[in-house]
Amino acid sequence: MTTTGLDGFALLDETWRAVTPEAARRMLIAAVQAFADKGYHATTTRDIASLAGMSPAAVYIHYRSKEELLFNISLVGHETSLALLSAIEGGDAVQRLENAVAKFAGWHAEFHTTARVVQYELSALSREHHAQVAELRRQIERRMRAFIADGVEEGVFDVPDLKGATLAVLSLCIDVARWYQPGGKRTPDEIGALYADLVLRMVRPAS
Amino acid sequence: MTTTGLDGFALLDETWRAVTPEAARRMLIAAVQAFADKGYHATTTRDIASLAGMSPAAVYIHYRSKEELLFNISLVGHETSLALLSAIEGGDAVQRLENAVAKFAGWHAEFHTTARVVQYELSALSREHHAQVAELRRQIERRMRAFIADGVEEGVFDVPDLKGATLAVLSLCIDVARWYQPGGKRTPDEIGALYADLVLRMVRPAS
DNA sequence: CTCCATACTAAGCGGTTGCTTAGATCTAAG
DNA sequence: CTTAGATCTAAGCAACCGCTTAGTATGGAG
Repeated sequence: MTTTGLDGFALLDETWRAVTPEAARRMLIAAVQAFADKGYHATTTRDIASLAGMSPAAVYIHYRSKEELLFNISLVGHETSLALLSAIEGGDAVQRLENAVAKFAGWHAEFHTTARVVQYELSALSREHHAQVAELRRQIERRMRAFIADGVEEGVFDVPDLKGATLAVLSLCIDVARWYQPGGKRTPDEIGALYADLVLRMVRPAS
Repeated sequence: MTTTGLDGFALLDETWRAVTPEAARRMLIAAVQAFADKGYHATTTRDIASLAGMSPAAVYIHYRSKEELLFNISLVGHETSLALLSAIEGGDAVQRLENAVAKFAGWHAEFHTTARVVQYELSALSREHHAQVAELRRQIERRMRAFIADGVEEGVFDVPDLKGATLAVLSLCIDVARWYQPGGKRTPDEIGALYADLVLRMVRPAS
């Protein structure tokens, strides 16, 4: 999961590899960095353009508006984190939940730049774009709830309030994007492991 | 804790009761609502003034700048939530942690409008103001860590990573401000109770 | 009554915003 | 070489930003 030895830009480039042409990708990466750093509304199209090394007008060659840049980031970001959960299979319910929390929390640390935009700029999206992203968020919630429900059915988890526990687990992982700092003491993998342990403690039976 | 039967404005009014004169308080409350709703940078001083029922220039009678409005909100918000934790005493370590999580999470639900500004607009503060608020945040972290450490010393909690657990508990409570909606299924008190239960499960010994 | 501090508004200033236009430059096909 | 299409820049537009200025209303002290 963790791609050590790569700087922030290389990590972002990894996420947005599929975006072409290259200038459009550079623009997206610049937008992610700027939005994550100062917030969507505090970022100007001139900020983005100059970060991408181009003129302000070049933004509008590849994107209809500043909001469309945000939508692209939000969409790909949600799809990526959903794919992470969807890829988890095999093992028992304990291993699957452990895996899910470790990957999901780890992603919010390693790709905290993207994750911050994804999680904290939802309200800046247009009505239609927001609805599209909201559907992805419901799918993410459904996946995580299923991982917990599986263990309850198997009798290895004790969870009095399934929806409440799902909410708390997702919330815990998502909030990593808020406080995580690359220079900190914990690596994304360590955060994933810590959180997986804490969540398993939360759902384990009493004795 | 929960003050049922009061609308959003009355709740805000309760928090900012000490601010005088009345026009300055109305301005602060308008700012909290606008900042929470659209974010600091997307809110204009004209928005705030018109929400308070006054002219744009009236803002500057009572506050030096838009940032000073934010600082006032952030400072009082942090002081309020710190006071919540500081007021907890008596009982055993289990009860104190249960109480602390219930109150702290509950506050982030009930006063989610204020809490959102407090938690998500830190980067909009000036250097000096940010430093002042950061000190309060360190005190909050210290308080919560002490509640957990007490139980470890008494032998009623099993926590392999004290700092990691503290981080997770605070993070869990704080993130309530992001997802909480007044019309939702759970009341602030119910969220507090749910979260207190989940946290106690997280720190209980394996037995 | 006068005097004066306080609280407010109408108008607007300089600067910045998202975005557009007109035109330059490049590449590749005919 | 010519042409067409795509990609970029320089310049700038209308709207809006945080904040200021000049002036008005109010109410209490002397």
